[in-house]
Amino acid sequence: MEYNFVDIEKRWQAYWAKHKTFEVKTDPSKPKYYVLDMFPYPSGAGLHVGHPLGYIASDIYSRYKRLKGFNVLHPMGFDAFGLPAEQYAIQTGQHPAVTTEQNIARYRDQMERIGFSYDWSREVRTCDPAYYKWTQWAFLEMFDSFYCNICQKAVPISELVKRFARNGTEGVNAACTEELEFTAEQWNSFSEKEKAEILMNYRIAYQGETAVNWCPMLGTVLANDEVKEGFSIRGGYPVEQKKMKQWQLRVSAYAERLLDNLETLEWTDSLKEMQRNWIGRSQGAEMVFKVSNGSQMYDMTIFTTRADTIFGVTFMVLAPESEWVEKLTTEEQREAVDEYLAMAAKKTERERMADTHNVTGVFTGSYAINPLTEEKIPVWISEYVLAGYGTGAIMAVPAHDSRDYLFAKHFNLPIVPLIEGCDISQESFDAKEGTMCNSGFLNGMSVEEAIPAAIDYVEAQGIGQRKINYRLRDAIFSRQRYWGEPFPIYFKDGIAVPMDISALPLELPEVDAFLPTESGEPPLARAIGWEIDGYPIETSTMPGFAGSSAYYLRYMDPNNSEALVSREANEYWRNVDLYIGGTEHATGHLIYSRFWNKFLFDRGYVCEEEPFKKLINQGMIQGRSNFVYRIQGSNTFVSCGLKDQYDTMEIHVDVNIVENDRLDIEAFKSWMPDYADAEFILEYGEYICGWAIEKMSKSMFNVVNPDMICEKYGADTLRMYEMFLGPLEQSKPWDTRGIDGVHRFLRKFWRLYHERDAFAVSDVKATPAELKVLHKLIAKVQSDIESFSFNTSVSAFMIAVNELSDLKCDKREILEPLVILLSPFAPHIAEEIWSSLGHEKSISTASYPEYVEEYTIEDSFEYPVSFNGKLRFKITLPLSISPEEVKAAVLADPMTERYLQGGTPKKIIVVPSKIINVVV
RNA sequence: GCUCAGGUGGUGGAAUAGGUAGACACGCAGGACUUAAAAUCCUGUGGGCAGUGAUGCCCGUACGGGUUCGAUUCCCGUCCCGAGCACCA
Repeated sequence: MEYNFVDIEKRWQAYWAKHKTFEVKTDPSKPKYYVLDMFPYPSGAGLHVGHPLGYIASDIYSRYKRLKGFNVLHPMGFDAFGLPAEQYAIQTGQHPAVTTEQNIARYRDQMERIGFSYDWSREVRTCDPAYYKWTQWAFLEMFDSFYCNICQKAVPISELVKRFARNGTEGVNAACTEELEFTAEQWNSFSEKEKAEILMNYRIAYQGETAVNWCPMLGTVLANDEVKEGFSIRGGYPVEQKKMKQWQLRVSAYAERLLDNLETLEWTDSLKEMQRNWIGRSQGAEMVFKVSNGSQMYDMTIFTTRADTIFGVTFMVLAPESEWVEKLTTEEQREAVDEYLAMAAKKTERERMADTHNVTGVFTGSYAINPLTEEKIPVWISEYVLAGYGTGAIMAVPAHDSRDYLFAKHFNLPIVPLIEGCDISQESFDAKEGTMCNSGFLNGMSVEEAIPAAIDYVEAQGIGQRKINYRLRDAIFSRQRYWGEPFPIYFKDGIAVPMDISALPLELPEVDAFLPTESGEPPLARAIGWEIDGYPIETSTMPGFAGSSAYYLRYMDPNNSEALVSREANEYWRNVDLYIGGTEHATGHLIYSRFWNKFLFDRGYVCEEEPFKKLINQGMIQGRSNFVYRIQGSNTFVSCGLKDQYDTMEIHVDVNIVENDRLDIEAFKSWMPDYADAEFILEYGEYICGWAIEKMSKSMFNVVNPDMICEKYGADTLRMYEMFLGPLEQSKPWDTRGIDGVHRFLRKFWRLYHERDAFAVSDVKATPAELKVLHKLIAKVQSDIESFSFNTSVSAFMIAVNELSDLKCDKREILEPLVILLSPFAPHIAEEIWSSLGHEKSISTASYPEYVEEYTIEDSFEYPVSFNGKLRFKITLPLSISPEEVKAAVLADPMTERYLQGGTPKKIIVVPSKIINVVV
């Protein structure tokens, strides 16, 4: 009986679907385990072999955990809102819901062919109103909350209103956009609109004016993680800075917790490091400088991490967007400043970054007083100071900050060195080391001592205080697009009013086109009747990360119409034990999701503060491209080995018409009309193609489709080969050539259970040699799976099956546990054999075989004996023998006598079960 | 510039609380079976030197040092590739 994988795989996939084999329920009698994949955005191109890598790994782990007796939640869904479907809709007029639906169907079909053990009854789609109802609900909850810095959590805003009515801002310490101060009396006399504006300053989901990344080509704003080097990640269009009123989430309020709780997570160090950098904690002090424009005095606050360098402050610098610019520009300097600001505003983010070496700036005309030296120092404006970080103003210490140094050199400002013996003739001395000088009471201290001493002094003088600053900014939450969640907010006399929660979901309306309106309003402004009680509804929609921030919770209780997740389901499944996905979400989804979850935790809706306990980043699978070489100006192609003899052009060729780098010439001719009458210069009668490792993409003709692999080799082969390719977390190229080895292994495995045409196993007792093979494998595979080293366990299976073949093993006692071991990797063939072995139920209900150590213990060991580090001979000794006895045995061996030539060894080193080293 | 990860045969990769480097697989070469092909099986396969031969010796884990009886593994320096961040005061 041949290994007919096509038939076997189809049959078992149908069986799992029919018997709902992988549906799970909350079951307090069993321990739970939650394995989650990052759900995909269903693009029009379908899956290529790189996509399922992580899904295969998580599936192996899920199936393994089931065999180990866990109640495993392993769901899948679709991140279905997003730009590509909308861009396609703009071009074709096709509704994004339609294309999204088609793409999902294709994805689902492709995934089912690989035999994943998902509980499809729990599938979620972010674009489904029944799902996005809860995205909108969470937004309203955030709108209805503020972050209390004293209790370090989100609290209903009604609490804040009570405080204001009783004591005003007295004693309130809350995360806010702008520090406000008013009395209870004032609060009570404010109008409704004034109160609404004040509360907006505190809400966790709030609307506020801010500099945003505006992408004119996409017609929308983007979050920081959606922009790279001044271009949009989706589409690669230029992005510029623009001040706009936008919905935002006060993620910055959670900076400290997001940072501190990283310690509790089992994520890779590099991923944690990325999040740490993104959050960007820096410890320093805020200091107040007196500034004057000649007619009026102000207190200006700046942030610094180098309070110790205050005696070297020779000027101040403001960001061009700083509100101080207006106050401090004098009449004489007005024109120069306006010119500079206009120039700065015109630049895109990209240009600003490219201009790093060009020092630009302008003098405001105002002066500040250095609070320690009492010196009068000029206040400048420059692009190198960022409005969004710290206070948008800095004290410049040119001797010890390279940017200040360049600025001072360019504009001829004084530079005062503060470290003994430092050389600042060519560049600044930025290192935090050395002994202070020119610094009054700090003289003689090391920098390390001087920093806290300076801050202590400043605090004592009442001109500053310790402060921790974060780089993490609030998330811009509006997109001027159609295909996203609508905001459940309408505007009544200019006041943002939340919709009633019972009225959710607010469904996406139909529009006549998916483009912005003539006046530049988002597409939703086209919708007729987009209003509540005659008041207009918000027209922007939520960004992609909205729907993916809490999806893991919805899987726990996907059909609940009363709550995002019931308390019962949440307390059983709690959070994700193992999350597998790409590293590209390090500073986007994985930050937002943590923030979103912490918010829900604070408000008591979920029982765990962190959503993803353990996280593994699978590597990318790259493509292996093939090339042909056309002789310039002809239609003749020369084989790779001979290409240097001609003037050739390298052309990508479809990898599907190349096998083992040999071109299928007939297929090539019919591949494209241009090549129909191509001529070839062959080597050894064949056309050999060149190759390179590149990203897998259509334009390089190196895309390998998993469906094709399933057809030709089977899903089990695909699954095992993807694991065999190399370590899960590493990027590696796909090369279809190697797949034969895995396929051969599965056929060999099949033959272990079949003799001639029939299934055949014997009930004879297993021999010690056979038991040893099995139990070594149990130990190896188990420890490999636990450490996600799937590639080495595939090798271990190959070795074991080879050994059992050599032993002609046909014993049920060995073969039954063996098929259980293999089932997480190759579930279809395992089910088939399992049922042939006479089992009624799916192999997923079996128990993982117990490892028995006694079967694998060796009774003797072959020690290599080396003299002065050189290996000379081997000596076989029993295992249970003391080091002294080993030494005696070595000395007694005639070979030792030969090497020592009558002398005595200086020492003999015995490393248990490793090697014996004799030093002569 | 800063941070992180990595560099092992023709290829993908094994092996690190320091202990026989190259498991396993691909590819390649040769062989068996076959009318032939496919499939299957067997043998060889890091480099160099010596020998008719079994075999023996030397060199080898990016490069240069160090620690050690012994280093792919630990330490210092250099080079290269990848990823992330980047005027963050």
